[in-house]
Amino acid sequence: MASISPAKSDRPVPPEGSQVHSAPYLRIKDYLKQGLGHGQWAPGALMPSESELVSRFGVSRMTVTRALRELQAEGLVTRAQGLGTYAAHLAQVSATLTIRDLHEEITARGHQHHATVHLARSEPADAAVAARLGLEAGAPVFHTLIVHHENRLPLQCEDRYVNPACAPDYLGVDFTRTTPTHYLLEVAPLWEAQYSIEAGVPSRREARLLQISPLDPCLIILRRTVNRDLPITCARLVHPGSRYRVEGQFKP
Amino acid sequence: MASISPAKSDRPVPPEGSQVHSAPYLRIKDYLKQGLGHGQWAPGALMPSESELVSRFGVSRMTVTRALRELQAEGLVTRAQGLGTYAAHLAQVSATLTIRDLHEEITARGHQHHATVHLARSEPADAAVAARLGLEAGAPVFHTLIVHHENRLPLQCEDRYVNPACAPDYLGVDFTRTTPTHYLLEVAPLWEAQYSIEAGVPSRREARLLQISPLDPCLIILRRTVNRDLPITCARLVHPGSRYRVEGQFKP
DNA sequence: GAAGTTTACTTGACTAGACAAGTGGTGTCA
DNA sequence: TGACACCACTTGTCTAGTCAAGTAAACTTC
Repeated sequence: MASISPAKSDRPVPPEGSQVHSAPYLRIKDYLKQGLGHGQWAPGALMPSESELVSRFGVSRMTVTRALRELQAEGLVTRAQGLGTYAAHLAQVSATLTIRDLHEEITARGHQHHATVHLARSEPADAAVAARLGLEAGAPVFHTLIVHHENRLPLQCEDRYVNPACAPDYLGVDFTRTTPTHYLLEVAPLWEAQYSIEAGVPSRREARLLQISPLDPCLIILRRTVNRDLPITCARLVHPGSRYRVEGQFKP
Repeated sequence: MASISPAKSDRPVPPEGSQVHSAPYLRIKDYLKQGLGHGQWAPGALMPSESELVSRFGVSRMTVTRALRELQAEGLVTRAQGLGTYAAHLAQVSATLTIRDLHEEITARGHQHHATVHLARSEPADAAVAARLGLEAGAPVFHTLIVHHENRLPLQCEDRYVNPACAPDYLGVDFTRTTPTHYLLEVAPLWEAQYSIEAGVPSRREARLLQISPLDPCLIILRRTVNRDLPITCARLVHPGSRYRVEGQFKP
């Protein structure tokens, strides 16, 4: 009762034989994850309460809370005040795919990236572009058309419109050195993006720039980026189907 | 110094005029998020230390720590022991795309889903399939070929191989009622998946089942699912490019 | 000047409590 | 029987401290 330093009396003694070195909150997470993996708690089943885990692991409640909160953030459990912690229905978990900046992706493979700029100008927005950028038809927008190469082979045709209000100096950037994505991230740091990935055929100009036939299937990514309700840019990224794929992994 | 109830003395007094109702850790997160959005801290810049935030918001350090840890989990900041908290380089942030279970996706649109089973049998694995499932060539594997329809229009051709050790009753499932994904989630609850999305043309059989031309571009998803180092299933999902797209959004 | 030591500051992890609020069962009273 | 109060249990959030470990700059010593 008189001890001022509460943590020192029993900490140096390793409790039992498993995972002595890792932090207690990680041991608790591992324990629960293993139980979920082995089917100890079926989806929807009630899992141990915080106080049960406190007494089982001999830690304070904050430590147990942290482990459970992280499992909740990872989507493995759901929690409800007054009820308890339940094993999540994993069927509702949606898988995630990662899309990286193309320049990084190519250099990470140890290959050489270079870009050719085929268009970089200000032009009046037509109706479709104006609607997607939240401008009026005829208002000036920046328009770039850039082809990205990996080891001299065309890999992506990037047709992009940019809202001048968000990046007034956009046309002054040397896009053979910086990708538009990278520059826009510096100018407008925090954004949301909507993606759509589909298969289709390239336009005639895109086919010519990518050195493929107009009948070759292409992976087409449409991306629209918004910064606090202000649209920044919309882009159409066309990749030859034979040379590019999007890869990712999902880890619950 | 003599107070036993430390939290009660000043809590009921709302501190200042903004967001009085929300929890302190959320107010701190909002403050930092807004600063990041407004460019107050450029990518890589040093952000306020925990003790600075403690004195600025008048809360305890655990509260500040929680806010910062969640921002770190969201990828908005990076933290280093001994150094401090830094605004993240968002160029390194990878966007995430969600892929949902097809049955859910269709019914969520209010449309009707039905599936036709064209193949469901056990067969000896050829070399390629055996390698992907971690089996020996010639070992028996389950093979299903299912076409999923949205409002009677073929939307996906699902060619799937399943490791019998993981789901011995797989062939007994009625796949006109349950999707393989949904069933496998119940049998093997915790897994990792690797995805690859590409554009290509269908095989002749796939074109016939999807009622499209063999030259029509298709969105092809290859998926391999692993449960604790034990491969469960690998699937090839072929979608007509004109009828299907993968959508998602990225929100930092 | 080079090498080691000290010190200040940072994050990482934890403790032992506290109060609030939501849920569901039990007991009481009209 | 029905309405209501009460209680046990759960998660949600917070406090005020602790020790540990990593970094970098200042300081001391040779």
